[in-house]
Amino acid sequence: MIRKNPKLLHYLTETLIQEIPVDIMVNTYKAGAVILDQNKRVSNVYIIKQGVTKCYLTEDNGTQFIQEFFGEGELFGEVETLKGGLSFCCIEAINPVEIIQIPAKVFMTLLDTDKKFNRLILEALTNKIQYKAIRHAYNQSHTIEDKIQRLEKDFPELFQKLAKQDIANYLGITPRSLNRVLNKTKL
Amino acid sequence: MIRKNPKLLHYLTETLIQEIPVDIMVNTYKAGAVILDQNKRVSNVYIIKQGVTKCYLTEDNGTQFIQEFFGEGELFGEVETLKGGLSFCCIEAINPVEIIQIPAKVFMTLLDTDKKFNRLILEALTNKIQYKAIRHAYNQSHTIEDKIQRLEKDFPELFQKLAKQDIANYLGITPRSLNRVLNKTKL
DNA sequence: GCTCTAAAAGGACATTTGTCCCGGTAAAAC
DNA sequence: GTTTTACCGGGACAAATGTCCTTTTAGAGC
Repeated sequence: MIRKNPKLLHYLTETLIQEIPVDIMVNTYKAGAVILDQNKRVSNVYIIKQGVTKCYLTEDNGTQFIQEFFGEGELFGEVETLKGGLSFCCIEAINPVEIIQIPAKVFMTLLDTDKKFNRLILEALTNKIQYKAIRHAYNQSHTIEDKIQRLEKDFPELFQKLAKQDIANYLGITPRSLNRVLNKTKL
Repeated sequence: MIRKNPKLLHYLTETLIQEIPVDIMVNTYKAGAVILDQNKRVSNVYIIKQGVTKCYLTEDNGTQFIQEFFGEGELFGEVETLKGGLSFCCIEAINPVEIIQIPAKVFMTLLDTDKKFNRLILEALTNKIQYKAIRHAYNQSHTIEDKIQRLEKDFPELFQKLAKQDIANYLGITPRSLNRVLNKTKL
């Protein structure tokens, strides 16, 4: 649900930024701001220092599908930087966020020169692969009711922290269906 | 659909195997063989040299969801090796396959010592992230009909090469629904 | 050629989910 | 205080999908 990566954030703030302060900067965005848009060139890698963003993809038919919510330490822009090519999803602040920004070039150099950094990135990537695999499989083979229950268990403040529309977009359903199932469950 | 990674395969067979022939071996499996099972310890990283496998995940309710079909050059076991922990999906040969097998330890050493190899793996991982993201979003926001048409476009030999049950498991639907939509389309 | 088995096909019905739309509520504007 | 606007919830119906089950087909093995 809200993905985090404290180890990566810790390494960046405690070790890296001390050594190479140049070029690595921290930006802030207010709620609702689009930090990275779909189909744009990407020239930085970003790591969230504080706050929560949503990462979503807009389909040709207009629906938005939320891949994940990103919290502290989560990184994005790394896929585009490594593969080249345009961004394939949009990152938007849900509340005020603080973000560490590393120029693509610096990121690539770090990968080559800093073994610890390299390893942290490898682990971050494999994490994404794993949770994506598990989530997709779960999504395709369980009812909406199951999905909601699971979400609420993992993340009890769900309905306090997130808009219903966002929850629906995360589950890949309409708000109408979400409401219906919620009513059925509460009875 | 059938994922490949010719660059990685090429590097392994043309360059790497020459230099470090020890420990890296090629195995063969016949159709239907389980190469890597779910929830097992993983002590090798595998790269497909020839043939096609399916990579699927079995849910608690018994349904199988196929993540991808893997063709030449595709690797697996790398996520478990990097993260530690048990395998989260099952790899099964669809036709006779030939597979290069690298012991986990050797894989980790290569990542540290061989820059080119490291980069190829980083790219392989980001590829997986990207296609998983796009596929999940597409799956959640399009009808079965759309999904089938798209599949057939990407992979015209679909129904010749794969069992209907596998196609259904890849799409996250039942064979019944698959048939129904196929009939509707053909009329 | 015959038998056995596994895969494929599709009918009938139940359930789930989406679509469309209307009425209520609450905050903002005047 | 009244009007306006936007959001939210939910009713009614339609469409999509799953479930269960029976029949058909196609091969493999003998």
